[in-house]
Amino acid sequence: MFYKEQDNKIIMKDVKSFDIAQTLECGQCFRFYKIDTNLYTIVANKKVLYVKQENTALTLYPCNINEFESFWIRYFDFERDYCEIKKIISEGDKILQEAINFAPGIRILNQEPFECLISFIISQNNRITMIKKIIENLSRTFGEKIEDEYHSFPSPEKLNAATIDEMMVCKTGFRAKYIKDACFKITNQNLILDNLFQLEESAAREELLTIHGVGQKVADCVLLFSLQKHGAFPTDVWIKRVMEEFYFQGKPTSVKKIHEFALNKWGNYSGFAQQYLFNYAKEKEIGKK
DNA sequence: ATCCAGGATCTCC
DNA sequence: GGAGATCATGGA
Repeated sequence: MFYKEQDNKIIMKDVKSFDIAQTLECGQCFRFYKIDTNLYTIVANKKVLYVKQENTALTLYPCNINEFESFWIRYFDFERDYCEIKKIISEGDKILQEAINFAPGIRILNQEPFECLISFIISQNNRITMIKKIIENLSRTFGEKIEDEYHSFPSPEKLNAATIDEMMVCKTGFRAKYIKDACFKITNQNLILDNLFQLEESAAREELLTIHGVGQKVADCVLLFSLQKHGAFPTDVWIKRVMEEFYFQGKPTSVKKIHEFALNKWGNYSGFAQQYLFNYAKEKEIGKK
């Protein structure tokens, strides 16, 4: 991988194991907009970033070298060797090999913890298109205007000050009270999401589970997609289906058993395996009735 | 119209 | 400690 700054753009060459479309559209994040084939905008870090991809070349703009090195390089997980990870988790596993070949350009993003937490609270019993709409509504209502029609994700304080009814207008539904509790604990009860980064995975999970409306699946998404706890294995309906179909002879299996199996098989790389499998299962509708 | 969605909680046994 | 109903909302 090579990069340089030119005219307030970051030019990257020879970027391995990365596809902007696959990475954004695999269900791990929600604040992106498809402008054209292989041209996307992303809202994060209170900024709008354009990402254009041509094979292994990327152009990120507007962006200077400082913004790139202090935020985006970590956001996209550019410094991690995914060739090595894919090799490790798929060795002797035809299923995972196929899932990886289906979308080899997926990387696990390092999103901002608060936005990630609220996003996956919203995700429960919901569809991805609807999740995106609700997050957009919250950002337009409680975030700050950045440029054009782009808005930043609201701060915990701003969202905490909102009433349940104001959140319901954004179509949060029954999840409004869950969002409220998360914001309250963060704003008033010294729950500091950034501190979870230093904790062990299990300790960080325990903290997240204290929030009313955060269960194991949502907690695991936050751990994996924003806190670099790669042993987390978020198990939703799709992962349950694909795991039962391919690793449990099509038999109904408890989430507990699935977690044990994943941890034993993939250890601290479980989260990566999970994302390739999730994307594969959803796109191919594995096990759907 | 009925079912379901990157689930969590509450109730009941 | 596990099964079942319930929760808003809208698209299929």
